[in-house]
Amino acid sequence: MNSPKKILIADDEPDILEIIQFNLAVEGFEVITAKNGDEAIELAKKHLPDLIILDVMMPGKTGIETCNILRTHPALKETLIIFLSALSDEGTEIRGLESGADDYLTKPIRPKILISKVIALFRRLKKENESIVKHGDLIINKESYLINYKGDDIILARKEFELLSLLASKPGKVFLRNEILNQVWGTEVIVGDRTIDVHIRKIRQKLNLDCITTVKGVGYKFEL
Amino acid sequence: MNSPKKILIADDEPDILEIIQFNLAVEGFEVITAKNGDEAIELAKKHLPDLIILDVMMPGKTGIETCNILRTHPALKETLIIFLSALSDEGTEIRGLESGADDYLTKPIRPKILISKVIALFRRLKKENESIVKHGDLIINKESYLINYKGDDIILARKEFELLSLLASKPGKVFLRNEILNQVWGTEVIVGDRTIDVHIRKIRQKLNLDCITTVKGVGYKFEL
DNA sequence: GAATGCCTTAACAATTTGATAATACAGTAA
DNA sequence: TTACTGTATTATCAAATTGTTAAGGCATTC
Repeated sequence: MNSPKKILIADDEPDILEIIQFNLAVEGFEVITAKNGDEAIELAKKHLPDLIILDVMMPGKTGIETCNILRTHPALKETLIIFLSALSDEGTEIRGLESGADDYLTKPIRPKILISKVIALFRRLKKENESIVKHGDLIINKESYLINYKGDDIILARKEFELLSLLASKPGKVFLRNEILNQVWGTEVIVGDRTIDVHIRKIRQKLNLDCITTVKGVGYKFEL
Repeated sequence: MNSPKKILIADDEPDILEIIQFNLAVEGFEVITAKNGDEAIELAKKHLPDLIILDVMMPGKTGIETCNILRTHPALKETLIIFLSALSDEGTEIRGLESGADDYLTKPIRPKILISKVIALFRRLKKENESIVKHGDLIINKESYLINYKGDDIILARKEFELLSLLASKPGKVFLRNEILNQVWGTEVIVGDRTIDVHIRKIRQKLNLDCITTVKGVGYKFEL
């Protein structure tokens, strides 16, 4: 995973907030909490979470109103939203889903089920995000085969791209020349050691960025 | 909407089957029913529904077992699946979601909620199947098989159209030649590599617009 | 049945990419 | 310093990939 998923929870009941926060935190999520709709909107704009969990019944703005406002912000248009409600009132649930929520849970909250749903929702989105890797100003997009550094697109040839992708997939790790050959060139083809050097050089040249370090007698590693 | 969505329902209780069928049919869905898991699998393979609703507790194969089998078929990998269960047993629900379901409803079924959930799920997928796609001055209408660029209609042959539609369905994504062959030509037919090039060339020629980029050794992508 | 248009393929040209060798350079140990 | 080891750089050639054109088969339409 690239970075931990951010989840924003809004509920006016501190107990519930805490229970959910704890359970999600245990699973490795980064959790942000809000006590009401307005605070949720503010924090959502600030942190741009991956998922927002909204209690329907809150003082001030209801969860549904909050949801509608959140959806008006471009950056939050695609954000996942789950409603929580003590009501098993059909009308509310339907209005919730119609206002663009992705799921709806009724209280009492069963933590394991909540987590399952959260994971299930993220799974749907996973494929899209796993193809993009960011390191500082450097963005590697495996889907479009593009490197972007500080806003500029850089075009690498296939082997160059695959080599950089490999190194960047584990920043700090030193890849032995053998590992590189196996991963990038495959076990079938046999090429000389100089070939790697040449490709490394081309990457350094094109990126014009000191991000590949030579570890003499061992291999190469990607850093910062 | 392009064509009515097909929904397959599997439940051993005729009453429930009928209630759900009626309610979904009223909403304009095309409904197929199955009395057990085996029948569901058979009908799913035959009709390739957009959504499958599975009762968890059925004689013979359970809904979860059925789901697992369904997921092994390539054409059903991405199909939406909802579980129904009388149990409010956490373990079952979690296993259901883990086996790749998209939602889980507990009986008694409240038809309006079921419909809301169904519509909510389809909404998530809608964009992908949208029949009219716009990118700048370029409009692709899958329904009428028409391309319009800056107000002028452009006529593409079927393969050309399908190829362009595919590429434009995910701007920026590089489609591998294999992907293109599978999506446009299908897995049955085998055609040479030049065939793709020739169609790409014709599209570029007819559109007279630099929107398809070659990524050598990888594939093609649509951009701006 | 003729005409038309679409799809595919073959053949060749153009281009890009990849691999190698030769040479220069850097670091280290004797 | 010298010898040695390993890497960087460059130019060059070979190989792989794609672009282009033309031609034939096939299906559809008139």
